Amino acid sequence: MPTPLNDSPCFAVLSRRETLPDEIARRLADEIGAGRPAPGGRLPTEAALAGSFGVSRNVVREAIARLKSEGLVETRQGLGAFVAADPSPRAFRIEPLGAEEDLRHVLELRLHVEMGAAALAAERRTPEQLDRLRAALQAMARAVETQSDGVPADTDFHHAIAEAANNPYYRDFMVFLAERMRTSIAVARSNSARLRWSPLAEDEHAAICEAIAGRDPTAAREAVRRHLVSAARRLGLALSSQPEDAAR
Amino acid sequence: MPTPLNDSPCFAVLSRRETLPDEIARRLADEIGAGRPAPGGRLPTEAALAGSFGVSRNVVREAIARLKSEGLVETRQGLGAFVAADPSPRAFRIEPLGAEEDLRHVLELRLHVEMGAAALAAERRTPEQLDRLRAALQAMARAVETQSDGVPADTDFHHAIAEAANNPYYRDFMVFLAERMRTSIAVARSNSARLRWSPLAEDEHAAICEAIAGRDPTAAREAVRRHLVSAARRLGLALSSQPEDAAR
DNA sequence: GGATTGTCGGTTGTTGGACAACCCGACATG
DNA sequence: CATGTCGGGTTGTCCAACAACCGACAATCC
Repeated sequence: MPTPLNDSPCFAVLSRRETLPDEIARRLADEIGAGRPAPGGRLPTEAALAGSFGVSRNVVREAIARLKSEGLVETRQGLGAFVAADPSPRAFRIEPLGAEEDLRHVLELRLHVEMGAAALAAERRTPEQLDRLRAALQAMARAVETQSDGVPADTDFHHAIAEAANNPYYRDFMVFLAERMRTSIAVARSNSARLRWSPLAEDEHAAICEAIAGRDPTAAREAVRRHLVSAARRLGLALSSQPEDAAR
Repeated sequence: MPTPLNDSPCFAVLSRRETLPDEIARRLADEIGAGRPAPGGRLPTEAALAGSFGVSRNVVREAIARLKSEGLVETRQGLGAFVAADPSPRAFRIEPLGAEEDLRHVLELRLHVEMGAAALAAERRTPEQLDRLRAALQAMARAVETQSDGVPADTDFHHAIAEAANNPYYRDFMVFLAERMRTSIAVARSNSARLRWSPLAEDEHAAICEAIAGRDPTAAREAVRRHLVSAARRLGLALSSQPEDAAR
């Protein structure tokens, strides 16, 4: 681990200067968001933008390419670059989570999504999907026995739920959220969670599996809720989620 | 409004040839996904890639820039381009929806997300947020009276719910999904939905508002479910969603 | 010897110029 | 009127060069 020269704390580590195409893409996106060139309207030519920004055409091209890949603009060779008819972003981004506040919010979103997925899985699972769920459950049990790493089996369990919901978007979004959180947690407390991998989750997982096996959506929702809330607590995060029947 | 020449329906609109940086970015992403350069490992230099692909360095740079913005690779000047320590995508993408199948799946995801948001809003809304919700409700009523366009007020209503959940990620994702669906629907049946804007939704919206006002998460969930299911039916989409108490 | 500093090769960041591919409108031609 | 041709303008691609930066090694100094 290279120690950043923090010996003399009066010199703050200077953050990487924003790269040129980054800045230009950002400013163009701001303009478009403000509706400056109306949707469908044409942007200035690359040469004009380059001149106006005082940079080379390649830089402008890189910026436009990024906007293009985000679906904000479309270019047609020989004609120009146009603001997309519907300049709504094609992607939902989650930047690396820093504050615990953010982590808690994302976890909350994930909680609800996984609850929904489990309910769908309980309704629509095929026998094969149930088999995969049970296989992941057994793999986790083995991991606890042999003191080995249980994380792969755990993620496989969650993926199996996502798969059993039989909705590709649901599945992709669950995988995305899980992945995004996994990395943030791994960065925050490096591997400490993996060490004290707790067999407490065993019962929670089993309850989810049973509810899905028994085709009981409500029970599946509640089982996932309990599982993720205690998982969060094991990570030191307090999630304010009431059982759904509390209001009755 | 340029009418896309659909006079002769036998000629399908031919899609734009995949651009060079697109293809290279895709192939690089595939390689990385297969773990070819291990996470943290270095990619070949831009010059080498340019030579190997038989293209210019600019094209390779554009491709790498895209991967960089997706969080798959990181570049450091003077050092090279590296596969990100965790090459998980930073963004969840939804391409323009073509098949009705896709639209139904996305709508299902949105249904569950909005149900969760409504439940959260019922628990956590502030008085100001409730005011905004009621204002949107009244705006919709006015729109029905004056036969004017009710869509802006409707989206504002949904945004108000998203805001009242008091979770920025939840809010952003809801807005993203709504926006994404709106465009797809607009493309599919151009503005026909806007014309027969139905005052039937009035009661459904009011029910949601009341549940959130009364701090009843369960009722809020159910009200949103009813609203989105009938909204889908009005669009000709059959959504298989049971009331959550059905299993009891 | 050990620490600091200068130098060098390699890589990305940026620039400028050039040409090809393409679109559109205007014009000529029959 | 239909068609072909041309020219201007724009994006797509290529090339060559320099600047900024990094790592490693040699040179220097104590």
